[in-house]
Amino acid sequence: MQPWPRTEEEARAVQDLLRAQVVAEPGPASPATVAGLDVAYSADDDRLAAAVVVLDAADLTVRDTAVVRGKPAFPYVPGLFAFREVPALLDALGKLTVRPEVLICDGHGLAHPRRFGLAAHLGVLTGLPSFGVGKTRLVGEWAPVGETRGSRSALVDGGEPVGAVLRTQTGVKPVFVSVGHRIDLDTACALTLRLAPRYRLPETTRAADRVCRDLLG
DNA sequence: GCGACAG
DNA sequence: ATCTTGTCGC
Repeated sequence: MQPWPRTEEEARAVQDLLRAQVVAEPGPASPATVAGLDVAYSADDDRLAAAVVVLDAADLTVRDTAVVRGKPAFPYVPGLFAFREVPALLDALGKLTVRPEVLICDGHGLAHPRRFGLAAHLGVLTGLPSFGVGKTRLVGEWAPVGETRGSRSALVDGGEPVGAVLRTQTGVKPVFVSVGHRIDLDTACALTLRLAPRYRLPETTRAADRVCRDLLG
């Protein structure tokens, strides 16, 4: 992605162009490796650190870690969030020696105004299966989610299902799971639950968050 | 015009 | 995202 958009209009045009490349398919139900991606920012919002941590999906042990420092590539604008972190995340992905089979992003995939959030964006650019696990909603409505771990409710926007509101821990606020590229929602939710045996967020996200956070502080 | 608004 | 103390609970 050489000509990085410089205006919101250009960014939206890029999304409208790339979203046509999203592939909907079953996806790996039992991947051997899964990657968590996250970015941390300095207080002044001038610098950032992006991290990718690859875990063994069987025992959640760390197989590889890559982290890079850089600057935000775009201002934060809801709906255009990916343009801010994608360059740094691609740099980090390029430093990996272990190829992850699935990318798990901190944000949304198709649960986006134009159905092309960060997870979908990274999936298309890398060609890897990807999905997003967000902490808060960007778009959509949903019916109350059951209180027990594993309960889920359809996330619907504009009359169409765009993701799931999934309870990863009983009695804890649910997360927002949405498909990005080359994977289906049920598989994404199953993987998310498998990766979150104890905490609200999947270990992939927690591991990446911790790594980029201390490379900054 | 008034909210909502991934990280 | 980040700025920030204490506090309630297991």
